[in-house]
Amino acid sequence: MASNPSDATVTAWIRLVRASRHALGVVEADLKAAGLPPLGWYDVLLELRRAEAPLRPLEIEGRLLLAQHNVSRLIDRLETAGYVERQPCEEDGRGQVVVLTSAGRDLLKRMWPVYRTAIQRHVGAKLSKSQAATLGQLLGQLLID
Amino acid sequence: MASNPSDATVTAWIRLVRASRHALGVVEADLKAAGLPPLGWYDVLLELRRAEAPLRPLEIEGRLLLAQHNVSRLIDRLETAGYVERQPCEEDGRGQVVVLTSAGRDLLKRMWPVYRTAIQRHVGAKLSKSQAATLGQLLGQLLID
DNA sequence: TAAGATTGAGCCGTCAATCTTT
DNA sequence: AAAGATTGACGGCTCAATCTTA
Repeated sequence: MASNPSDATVTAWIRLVRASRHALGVVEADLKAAGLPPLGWYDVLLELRRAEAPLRPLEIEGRLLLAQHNVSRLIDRLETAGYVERQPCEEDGRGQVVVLTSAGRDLLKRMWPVYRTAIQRHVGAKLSKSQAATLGQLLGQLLID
Repeated sequence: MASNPSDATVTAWIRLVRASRHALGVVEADLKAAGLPPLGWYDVLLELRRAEAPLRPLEIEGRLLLAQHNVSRLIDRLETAGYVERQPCEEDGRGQVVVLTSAGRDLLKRMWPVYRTAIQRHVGAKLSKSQAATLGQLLGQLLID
C-alpha cells in the first residue's frame, strides 16, 4: 500500500530527524565554543567564494534551499557584520548582487578548520569511508523529487 | 589525520543537512496542508501514549533530545490547546507529570494517517526496503556518542 | 500581472536568570 | 549546592502584505 511505510522506512525517518538534529547541534556548539558565527553564515559565504563572482539573492536561495525572506534577513546580518556588501544589479533593476568582502573571505578561512574538525569528530569518526560514501549516496536519493 | 574529514565524509555531512531540512520541510508542509499541528506536537503526544502513563518533562526531554526550556514551552502550547494536562508529581515536589488527554489521543489518531503518508511519499518511495534499513542503521551510528 | 526582494507581526527556540524543592 | 522546571529578553524563522521593476 503506497501510504503505508515499512518499519524500515519509519526507522530511517525517525533516525534522520534525530541524527540530523543531534549532529547539527554539536557542530554548531563547536563553532560557538570557538567564538564563531553559525553555520548558515558559512554556507552563504562559501557559495559566494565558490561562484568566484557576486551572486543574486535568488541564486543563494536556490543553492541553499532557503526561503526568499530568510535569505534577505541572513544577508542583512552578514552585511551588518561586514562580511558581504549589497550592490545594485545592472542586468535587472529589481535585483541586487551580493558581494563577498575581504573580511568575509577571512572569516571563511577562520571557520573552516573548526568546522572541518567538527565534521570529522561527529560524523567521520563514526563511519568507515565506505559507510560514509553509502550514507551520502542514500541521502542524495532523498533530495531527488 | 583526525581533523581532516574525507571527501566522502564531507559529502555525507552536506547531504545530511540538506536532506533532513528538505524532508522535514515537505512533511511539515503536508501536515499543515491538512490543517494539523507541527511534528513536535506529535512527538510529545506519541511518547505519552507509548509510555501508557504520565511522563515527567525530564523524561520527554531525554526521549526527544530537546532542551529543558523548549519542552517547557512545548507543553505550554499543548496544554493551552487541550491535548495534555500538567499535574503535580507526588514523588518529587519539584517536578510535574504531563498527562495525555482524550483530545490528545484523538489528535494522534487524526495525525498519523497524514504523517504516515508523508513519510512514505518523501522517504519510503525513494528507497528500496534494504536501502531504508541501511540508511537507518548508518544514521543510528551517528547518534552514538 | 508577475518576479525579485524587503518588511511588520507573530511564533518558536535560545540564553541567562530565577524559583522551588531536594 | 544541585536538580527540575519556568520565565523574560532576544534572535531567527514564517506568514502575509508591500514595494519596485519587468
